[in-house]
Amino acid sequence: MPYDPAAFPPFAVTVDLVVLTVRRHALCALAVRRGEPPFQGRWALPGGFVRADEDLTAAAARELAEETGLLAHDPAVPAPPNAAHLEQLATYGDPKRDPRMRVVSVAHLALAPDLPAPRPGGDAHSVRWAPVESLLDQDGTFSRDAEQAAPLAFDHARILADGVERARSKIEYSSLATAFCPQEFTVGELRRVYEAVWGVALDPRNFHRKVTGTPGFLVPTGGTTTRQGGRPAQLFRAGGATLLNPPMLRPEV
Amino acid sequence: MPYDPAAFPPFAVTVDLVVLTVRRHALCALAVRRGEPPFQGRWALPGGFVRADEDLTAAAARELAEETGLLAHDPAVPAPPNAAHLEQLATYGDPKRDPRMRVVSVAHLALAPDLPAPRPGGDAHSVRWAPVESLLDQDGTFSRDAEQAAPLAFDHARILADGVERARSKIEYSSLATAFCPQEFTVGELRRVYEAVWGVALDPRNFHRKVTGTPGFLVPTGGTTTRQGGRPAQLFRAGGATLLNPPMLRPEV
DNA sequence: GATCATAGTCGTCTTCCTGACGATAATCAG
DNA sequence: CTGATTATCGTCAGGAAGACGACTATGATC
Repeated sequence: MPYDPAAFPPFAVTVDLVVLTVRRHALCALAVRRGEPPFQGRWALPGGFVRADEDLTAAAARELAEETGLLAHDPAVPAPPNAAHLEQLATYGDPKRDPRMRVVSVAHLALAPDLPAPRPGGDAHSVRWAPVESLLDQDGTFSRDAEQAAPLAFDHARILADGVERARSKIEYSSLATAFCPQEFTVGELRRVYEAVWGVALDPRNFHRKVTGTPGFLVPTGGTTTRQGGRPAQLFRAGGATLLNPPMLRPEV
Repeated sequence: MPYDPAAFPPFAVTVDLVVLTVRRHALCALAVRRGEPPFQGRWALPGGFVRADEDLTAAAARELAEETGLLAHDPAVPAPPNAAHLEQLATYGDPKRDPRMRVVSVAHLALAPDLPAPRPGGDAHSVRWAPVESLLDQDGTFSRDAEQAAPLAFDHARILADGVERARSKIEYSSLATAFCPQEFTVGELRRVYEAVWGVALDPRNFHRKVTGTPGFLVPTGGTTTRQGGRPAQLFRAGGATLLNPPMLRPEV
């Protein structure tokens, strides 16, 4: 297939981020308010152009740091305090997805522990954590928030839905749920992550048996905490294992 | 983050295809020989530029049809005779991956039944099915074929490896293995697909129990065949189910 | 300080699924 | 007819998960 290498159609390439965290028992995503057309005033996923000499992953990590102060986490090294899991999600390139020009967006998925507050790269009104149901809900059924009723800009609702689905399925067969937890956490805290991401209630006893019985998933630190109330709970760190075999079973609805 | 919409760096966007099939008990991928620099004479994955007003999936389907005559299969409708499964794999955008210019490649994965022969869009010397081990093998250990010893062009070895890994894991928890089979197939033929993709031997009795006992996986057509020799085997079509629950377990190692 | 609510942790029992493997059935090649 | 080959059914033991009872160790409240 002969071609003229100089005759390719030019595209803009962006990265968009689905940044998920668990706050107050709810799965939340980072959203930014658009300050300019198109979709001015609407909420969108954070993102931006890939620079001329920048790798896709590097661009996603840069955007993540700019929006949240989080560092992308290289799975090979022990997690630094402010680390988030970052992975490529999918690429969206419908010719009409951006009315201005032809834009191909390489979406990335980031999973972060609960942060004190979104560190505003700009003003605090333009960045927020929002429960994913309210962002995906087109009718405002879940949202009393008038300015939230509008759907996300561009095709970001679809991207967010894909990211949430990826996270939901990936915590089944990997230890990725620990990415939502602080460095040290209890079995109960990890269980509340699963419950929030899946939107189900899990039996605390069976969950405890499962996670403590899976080799390499959790390593005890020796400490205990009562920050959740009740009897003191053991503290754990994420073990080296990344794949859960057999997987954690998601209850069928 | 204000920006000038006209000031984005221009990228070339391509689609590359990992087309897999099972031939003679081996997992094979479609490879094309490059006719021009860079990597002239080396084998590469089929692919090409995305057109100015073309969706990514449409571009992948077009390339697939050009190289193989296969149609991309919409899972919503019953499979036409010449259908292949097509899905997005991942996107590769290292700034140095193409020495000529900045190219972002959206790789797709296609799974096809065994075809009579690669329909040459060009001459037969430039397209072929090759066992994935020989394509991924950098040292020529598996390949006596001198012209095969060179690794794949660009980062295509990495892309192929990712595609193979996706296929290997996806047939665990989905009914996708049927995409490697003709419209009607026997349990034994399906088992040989699993064995070829995973590179393991499976117990025929347990496999038979598993696949026939999973609702929606297989529907009997009523016919039988002896094309594999031995006792006549029932013919099946792929059922509507896409997710296997519980999954097919891949033997460790 | 006793009581209670709250969370964590350990056990038991039943059910289901899998892996290992014996046995039988139906074809084809000689 | 005999043996090779593939398909299919059955049995049994071991492991994992769901359901749930019981007990433990805190802080909060009276």
